[in-house]
Amino acid sequence: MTTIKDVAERAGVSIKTVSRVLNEEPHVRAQVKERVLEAARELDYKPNRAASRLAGGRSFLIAHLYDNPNPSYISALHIGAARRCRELGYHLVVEPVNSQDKDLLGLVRRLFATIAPDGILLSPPLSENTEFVESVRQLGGRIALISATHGDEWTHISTDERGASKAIMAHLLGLGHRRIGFVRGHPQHFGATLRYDGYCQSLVEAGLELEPALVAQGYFDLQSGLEATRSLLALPERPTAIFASNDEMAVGVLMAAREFGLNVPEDLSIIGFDDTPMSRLISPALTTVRQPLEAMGAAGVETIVSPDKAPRDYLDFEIILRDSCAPPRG
Amino acid sequence: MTTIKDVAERAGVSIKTVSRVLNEEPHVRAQVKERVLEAARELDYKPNRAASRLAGGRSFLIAHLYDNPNPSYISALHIGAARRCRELGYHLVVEPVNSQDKDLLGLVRRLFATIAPDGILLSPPLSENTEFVESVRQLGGRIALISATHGDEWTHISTDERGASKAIMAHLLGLGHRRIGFVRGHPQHFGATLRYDGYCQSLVEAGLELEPALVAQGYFDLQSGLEATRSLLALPERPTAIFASNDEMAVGVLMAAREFGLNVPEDLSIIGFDDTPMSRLISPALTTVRQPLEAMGAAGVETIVSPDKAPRDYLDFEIILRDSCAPPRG
DNA sequence: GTGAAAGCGCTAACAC
DNA sequence: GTGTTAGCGCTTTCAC
Repeated sequence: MTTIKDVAERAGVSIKTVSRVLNEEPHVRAQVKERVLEAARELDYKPNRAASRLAGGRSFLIAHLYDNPNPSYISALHIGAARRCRELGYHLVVEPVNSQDKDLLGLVRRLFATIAPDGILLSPPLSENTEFVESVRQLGGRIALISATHGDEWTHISTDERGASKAIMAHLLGLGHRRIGFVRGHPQHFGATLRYDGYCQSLVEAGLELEPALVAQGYFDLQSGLEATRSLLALPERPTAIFASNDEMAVGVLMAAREFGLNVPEDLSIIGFDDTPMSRLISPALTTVRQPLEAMGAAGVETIVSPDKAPRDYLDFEIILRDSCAPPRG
Repeated sequence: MTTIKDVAERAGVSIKTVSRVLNEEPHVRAQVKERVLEAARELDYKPNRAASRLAGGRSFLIAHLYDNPNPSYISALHIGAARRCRELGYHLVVEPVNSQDKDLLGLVRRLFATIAPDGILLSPPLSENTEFVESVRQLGGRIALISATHGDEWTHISTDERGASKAIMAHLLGLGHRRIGFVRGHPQHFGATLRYDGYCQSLVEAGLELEPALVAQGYFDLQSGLEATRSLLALPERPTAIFASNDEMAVGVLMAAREFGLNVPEDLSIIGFDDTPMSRLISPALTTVRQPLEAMGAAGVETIVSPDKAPRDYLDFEIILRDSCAPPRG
C-alpha cells in the first residue's frame, strides 16, 4: 500500500509538502508541485481518507438524508450527486429516513460523531423543514438544500418552478384552452405552491378570471388526483384541460377522464409535472415538466465541497411535449 | 467530543477493555462489560470510525456498486440495506456506475485505497458478471451478491424466481388458460432465464405442449415487449394470456393488446414480474410477482457484516393478484 | 516556501 | 481477564 511517505520520498520532499500539494494549499513552488504530482501519479497514490479525517482534515464523505416516496426522483439525485462526488474524490453516503421520526436530529448527531461527513445534503420534505434545517446547521458541517424555498444564502438548489408552471400554461393557452383546471400538490410542499402561483399568474396575465371552482386540492398521490378530477369534471361547465401538480396525480386525472367517458387529449388535455418514467409509459404519454435532477444532485455536492463555485441561480427546467394535450373541441 | 479514553476513565478500566467490549471481543468479565457499556451510554459515546479504520479495524462502510435502469428496484434495495446498516452501526455508500465502463475494477481499487469499505454489495447486472465478481473478490474485502445465479458459497441473495414463475403460471392455468404466451427477458439476465424455466416446467407438468411460436424474445424494455407481443398476437391461433418477464414489458403487452382491439383481461390476460410502482398505476392494474427487495438489501448487508448469520436460503416472493387476469373467453 | 514533530482516536500485539 | 505500548497515515502547529 502506497502512502504519503512513499510519494514524499520519490519526489524528494517532506510529507508536509505532499500534503500541501494534494490539498491545493498555497505556498508551494510550481516546480515542486509538479514533481509531487508526478510522483503521486507514478505510484498511483490514493490518500487514505480515514487518516485524513483523523488528522483533522476532511472525511470526503457527503451524506444524503432523505425521505421521499418517489424512487425515480431520489435515484436521479443520487446518480448526479455520486458522479460529482467521484470527480471530486468524495463518496456519497445515503441515509433514508422517516421524516416523522422524532429523533432525526439524533441521527444527524450520530452521523457527525461516527463518520463526520463534510456536508449534509437534504431534499424535500426534509429540506423544507426550516426548524430541522436550522438545527442541523448548528451541529456544524456544511449543508446543501434541494428545495424550492429560498433562504438568504444560496444554499438552495432548485429550478424556477413558478416559471416552469407559467411556461406550460403558455402552451395550454396557446392551444386555445380557456377553462383550465388545476390540481394542487401537497400543502407542505413549497414547490407545489410555486406551481400553483404560476398557474394563477398565467391566467391573470392572459386576462382570464381565476375561478376557484376550477382549483382542487390534491396530495401528490394518484388517488387524490383522481378524486380532485372527479369534482372538476362534475362541474356544469367543465374544464377543457387539467394541470396536475405532479405526474402521479396526472395519472389520476387520466383515470377520472376515462370514468367520464372522455378521450384524452381530444376532450381533455392533461399536464403533469416531474417527468417520472411513468409519464412516458402511460397512454397517451404525458406532457410534463422535467427538472434536471442529476444536475441538482451534482450542484448539491458542489455547494458542500466548494460553496463559492456552487450555482447561484436556478437550474434550467425543460418542458416535455408529448401526447396528452390538444386544442380544445369546437 | 467524547472519546474512548473518557469512557475508560469513567468505567475505571483501560481503553483496550473498552475497545474489547465495544467490538464484542471475548475475554471480558460480564460485570466489567456491563460497567463499560453503562459508562458509554451515560457519556453518549460514539466511536470515531476514521480512527477505528486507521488503527486497522473496520471502516463501518459498505459500498453498493450498481448499474440499473430501474430506480424503484435500486431505491428499495437502498432502503433495506441502509436500515440494516444503521442497526449495525454501518453506513451505506452508493456508487452508481456504467457496467460497460472499462475501468470498473480501477474504481473498486480506488474505493479500497480511499475509504476501505468493509464489503461491497453488487446487484445485477454487475453481480452476474462472474469475471468482474472474481476480480473484486481478489481485491480482498467481503462481497455480497444480489443475484439469481448461484455459487458454491451462499453469498448470493435471491428469491426462487423459477418457483415464482411456476406459482404465477399455476394461477393462469387455474383460470383455465391453455395457450399462454411468454415474453423472455434480457438474455444476459440470469433471473430471466429462471422465469422462462418456470414457464416451461409449468407447461410440461400440466401436460401441455411447449410451443416455440408462443415464446418471443424481449429485452426488459417497453418497446421490446410491445414488438414481441405484436408477433404473438398475429399468430393464427393467438394466446389467451401473455406472461411478460418484467412489468415494463407487460405494459408493452398491454399496448399491443389495445392495438389489436383486445380488452384486458377479457380477451387477453397479462402477467408481469417485479411489482414496480407502475404496475399499480396502469389500468387494468397488473398481476405480478413481488420480490422482497428491502429484505434482500438488508440480507446483503448482513452477509457482509456477519457472514455466518446471513440467510442461506431463498427469500420469499409474493404473488400480487390484481386486475389483469381473467378466465379465457368461451 | 519548506520541513520536523506532535497527535488525531482507535486497534493489535504482547505483556502481565 | 486486563493493561501497556506502539503505531495506522494523515494534517496541524510552529520552526526555519
